[in-house]
Amino acid sequence: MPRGFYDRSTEIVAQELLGKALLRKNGNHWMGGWIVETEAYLSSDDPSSHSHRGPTRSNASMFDHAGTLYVYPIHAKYCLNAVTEQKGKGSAVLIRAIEPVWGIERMIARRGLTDRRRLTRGPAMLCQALDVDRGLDGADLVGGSEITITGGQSSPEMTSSCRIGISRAQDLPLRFFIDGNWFVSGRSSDHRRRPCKPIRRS
DNA sequence: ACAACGATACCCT
DNA sequence: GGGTATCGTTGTT
Repeated sequence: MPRGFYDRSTEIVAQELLGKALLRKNGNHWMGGWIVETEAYLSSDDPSSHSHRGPTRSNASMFDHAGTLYVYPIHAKYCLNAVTEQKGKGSAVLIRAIEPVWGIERMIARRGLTDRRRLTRGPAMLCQALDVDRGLDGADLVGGSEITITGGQSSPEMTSSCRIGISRAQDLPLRFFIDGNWFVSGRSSDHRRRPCKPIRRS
């Protein structure tokens, strides 16, 4: 996708990434699949965003220009984001799940399991399957030679819910996924629109 | 130098 | 629905 695709409202980018192809170079071939689940992390008023306390050494790429890849470590694993909006804003879209399509055998080998549903069904699982770690942090997704996102399926049926695994700003409906897709993470009860938890008062 | 904390995933009931 | 392994980052001595 061109730079301008990412240089827009983070919530719009998160929704429009659904159905696009996430591709990772593997030798002379590409592996990857359709993006089926995303979450928006905003530049302001979003205490669960890594950018909330301003730039640091580790989140620097989140403040780079739109279309930059932001890879961060968590619980000895990695997750990947596409940076959105203008340089310096600190907003991004977390890609939480893809539907595996290309290079499935290679992904099976990297994950060490054969169940296709479990190959890339979660942000850390898809990073392991696609051989993404901090070495790719800061890469450019626009015309990227190692990892990129291209056009794909047209207007999939999308729905939203609250985000997964966070302790703050749980009321914001910033998770987007393709309705009914088998490769969306979480429980099936989360695969439906439902009210988000209210912010807990202290 | 050290302790606490996750945008997780796996295993259990 | 809950407990926890595991480790980079950050904030605190």
